[in-house]
Amino acid sequence: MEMPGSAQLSRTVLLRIRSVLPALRPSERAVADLVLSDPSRAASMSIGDLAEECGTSTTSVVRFYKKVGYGGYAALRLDLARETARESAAHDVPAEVYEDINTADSLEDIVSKIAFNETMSIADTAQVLDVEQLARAVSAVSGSRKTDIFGVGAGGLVGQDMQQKLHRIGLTSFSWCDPHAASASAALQDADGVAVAISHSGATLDTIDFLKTAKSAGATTIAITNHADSPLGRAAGIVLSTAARETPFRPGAMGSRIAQMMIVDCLFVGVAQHSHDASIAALQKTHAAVQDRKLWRANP
Amino acid sequence: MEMPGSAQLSRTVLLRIRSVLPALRPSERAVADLVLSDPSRAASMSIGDLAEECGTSTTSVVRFYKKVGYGGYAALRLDLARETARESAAHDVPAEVYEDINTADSLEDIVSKIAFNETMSIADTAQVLDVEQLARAVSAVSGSRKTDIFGVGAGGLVGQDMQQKLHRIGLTSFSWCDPHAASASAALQDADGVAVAISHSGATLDTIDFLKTAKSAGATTIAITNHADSPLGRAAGIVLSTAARETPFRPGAMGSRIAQMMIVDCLFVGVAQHSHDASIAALQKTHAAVQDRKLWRANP
DNA sequence: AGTGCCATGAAAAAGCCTTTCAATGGGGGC
DNA sequence: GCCCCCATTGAAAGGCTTTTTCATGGCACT
Repeated sequence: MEMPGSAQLSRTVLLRIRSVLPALRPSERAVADLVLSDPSRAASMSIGDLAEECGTSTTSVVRFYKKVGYGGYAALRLDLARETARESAAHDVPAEVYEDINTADSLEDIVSKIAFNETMSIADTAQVLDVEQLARAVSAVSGSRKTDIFGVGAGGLVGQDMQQKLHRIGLTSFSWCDPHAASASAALQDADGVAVAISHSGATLDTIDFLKTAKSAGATTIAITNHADSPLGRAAGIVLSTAARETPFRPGAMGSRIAQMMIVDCLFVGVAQHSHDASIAALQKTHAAVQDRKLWRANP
Repeated sequence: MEMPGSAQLSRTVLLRIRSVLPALRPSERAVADLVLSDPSRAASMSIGDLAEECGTSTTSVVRFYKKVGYGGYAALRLDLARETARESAAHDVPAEVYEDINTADSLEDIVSKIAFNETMSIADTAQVLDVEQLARAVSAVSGSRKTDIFGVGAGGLVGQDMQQKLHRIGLTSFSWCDPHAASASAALQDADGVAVAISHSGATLDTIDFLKTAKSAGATTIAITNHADSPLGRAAGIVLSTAARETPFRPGAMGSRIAQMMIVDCLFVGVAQHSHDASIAALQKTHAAVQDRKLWRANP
């Protein structure tokens, strides 16, 4: 586990904690819950007090912050303080938007809560996105002979979106709906190919199978997931992490899907830029082909 | 000397330090100078390091913070961290994000530009969205016997997303890819049905045909478009406008797609809330069905 | 039942913060 | 000039916090 200085981390303490939640043991999880529920207070507690309040030992608190990526308790404390100071500084955001959507909400409330949630998912994801990993993903996809993409549910749509985009700049890619077809295509991969697996949880069996099959076949593997520590994340050569804020009322996983799309957009623009001339030419062709189906010309 | 909780103090650490400057002995003064010149760094130093860097002893540092009004070194550290976080939070958004993406951009630039563009598309759309129209759309879809959805390209994916969501709460809906199939289904609509057309430009012929066909058949028609004045917008009974910021380099129409999805999310949550009990039950069933395909349980 | 692994906390070790106390040195009174 | 006093300072001891080590108990798999 890396030991980053708190400078880069400070804005993402809470996000990081959220992202490692699944990898935490129950006693560590208790610590995480308390920290997430009141980061400001947690910052002002000693490691002993924190442990006691969570009904666990200082050892578990240590294990907790190590997993989150900190080398010492002081560093975590400082970042918690910084983060909460920042949040409270942004007091122009109405408090209610943090809450979950409920039956009493008016449509106005719903709109602002959704807008807030999705906005934060994008902002947070941009924050935590590892540019190094993105760069590797960009060059892998750019040089790929064939790119297989697989995700189920909402992830499947994101996959289709990616496939559409890559197709428009002349790259060969496939977005599979059927897990068996996906794995079959993955099995035919080789060192020149890329496999992209999309899963919020990182725990979907079909998606993991797909990625592992592609890996055995020698392909470069990319995972887009909220949980870098998940089975999917661990299996992938390159991990692009989202940082979606999921609310309890989360049908369709709105935040995660938006975050995934945002990552796909970044990846795509990176790839398009990587091979700029060819991409522009291809885009112009596809654009022209679509214009024939239009009544009038929209936009500047 | 009083021992104030850091809550009241936190916003004024630096001011307080300045105000006690005259009362400080030379060695304490050295500490104060260093803290004032770089509070953020001071916050991350241990009392020993701080003393050493000032060419003095830890004792003097203790005397310093006592005079400033702190009961312990940890409290000072936290307030310094909070204070500097607040200051840096203000000037955070780099100006370049407004610009278009170009070949000279680094991946970091691309990520922030995309994040900014998508964030603004959501915020603007939330602003522009006519809640009155949304309310009409919600009740139309809630009471619909069958909902036909059609969009091409990126709009098609948004349509699929909507179909998936409605399906999960037990509503009958269809997302068509093929324009002829879409129009065929639209022709079979009646007054109890709804047709949703998704098009950024509002000028796509196939989409307009689809909506008009549904209208003739008596269905309630909803358009999701960036241009309420477009042929599609004028043809529709209910218009939900997006406010996407399209950049010139706009392959895949990233902003418009995000904005469309955001509208679909609002519409969906509105519909789900409208028939809350039934929706929750349906969602729980679909959620349970999906859990079987997971290795481990992510998140709360 | 036996075996091995994992999660956990107790306790030792290390480190950091706080307090005590003695040394230093400068100034004023004798 | 000499001595005393006191302000200032840091060394070191003491105490508390953090970190590491290691033993225990439970659980799953044989």
